[in-house]
Amino acid sequence: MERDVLEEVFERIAEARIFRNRDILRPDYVPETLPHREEQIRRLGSILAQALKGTKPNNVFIYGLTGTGKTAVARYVLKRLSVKAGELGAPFTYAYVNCRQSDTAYRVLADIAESLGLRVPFTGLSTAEVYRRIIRFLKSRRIILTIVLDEVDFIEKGRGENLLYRLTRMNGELGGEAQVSIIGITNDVKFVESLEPRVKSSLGEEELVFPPYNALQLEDILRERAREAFYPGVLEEGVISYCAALAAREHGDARRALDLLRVAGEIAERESSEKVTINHVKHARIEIERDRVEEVVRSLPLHAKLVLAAMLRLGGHRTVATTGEVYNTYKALCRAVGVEEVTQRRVSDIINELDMLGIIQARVVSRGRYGKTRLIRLDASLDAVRRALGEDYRIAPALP
DNA sequence: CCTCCACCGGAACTTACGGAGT
DNA sequence: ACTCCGTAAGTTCCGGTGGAGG
Repeated sequence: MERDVLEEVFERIAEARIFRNRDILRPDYVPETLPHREEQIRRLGSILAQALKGTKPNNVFIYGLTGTGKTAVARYVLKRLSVKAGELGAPFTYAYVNCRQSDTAYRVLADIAESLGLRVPFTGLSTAEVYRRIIRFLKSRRIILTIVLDEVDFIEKGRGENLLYRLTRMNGELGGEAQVSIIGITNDVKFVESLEPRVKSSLGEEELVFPPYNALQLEDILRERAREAFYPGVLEEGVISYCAALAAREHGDARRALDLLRVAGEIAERESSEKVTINHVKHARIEIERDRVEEVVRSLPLHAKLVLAAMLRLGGHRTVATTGEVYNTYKALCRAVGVEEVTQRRVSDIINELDMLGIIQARVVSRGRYGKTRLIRLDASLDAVRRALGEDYRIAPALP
């Protein structure tokens, strides 16, 4: 009699002695200590501490590349501050908004309302109505509110600026009955320059810069977390410095380093290995990228998938195609699967979107007599893209 | 130096849809 | 029931534009 497969898996994972607490390595975990960010913590803390005295803290602008601890520091300081405010009976709250997820004025306001405990539907109300409700709530409670706008540069252009402007002068409308301060976080330095002067000066009353971590600092961070996350002795010699080195190569991204370490641990656990090895980290790197690509491609709208399928049909990795070529094969593909094609203008936007997602690379070039176009190349793993596309029954039959 | 290709990319507008308030 | 709202995807219209070839 064959042994029960599932039983085997259960036992293997349950017996694995790798992770003591895996969640500590997750990107949204806010640790007790943030090594190498003491100065930023002190500065942000001293700015926001005004709230304890009942006055509005200055607005703050935070910049630094991804994974340099901006969000973690902001969250950490605000968490500690609200505890302290609670002890002192100061009327302080904060709202955290991720503008990548909530990239319209409506959703930003909805998130703020949500953090205040107001229930708002995710559609149906007008933006102005949500704004009004927030104002009314703040007035009734005489609160000092700090709004964190993480990844502000993702707010829609144009109308978004309007939102920022309104938020910065919310205090006028509150008439001193409540006060609002804003923390803007971004990794795009150019964004700040592109802001209207009045918004820029108001938002940037204080500025905080987060430099990238170097490899040694990343090691400190990893070591600190690994101590809690793993059982003692499961990390093979050099694993941490290897993760740190890989992440340091990518502009010192701590999130990346933590991801590598976590996934390496998960792989080790699956293999019921007793140790996490450098080899596991190497596999982790591949797996992370593959998962990312598959996830992104899977959740793409139909025509974006068809454009990708056209790229596959045009050839593998090294082939470059122009917008025109891609559009033509895309059209042929549409006919083959019986879908109405969209305009070239739309496909042009789709190409940009795919580029932004890092699935393809597209750069505009001018070829003189032969016009101006974009040269497009598949950037992600061909396998991963193919597999994810294959899951869509509508286009699977037309895949090469 | 000018032309003119093969597109780029901004802006305003549609359509279809799910949902709220009254 | 009726009107208003936001979002996502797409369309229509159209003014650019870098540089090879004349």
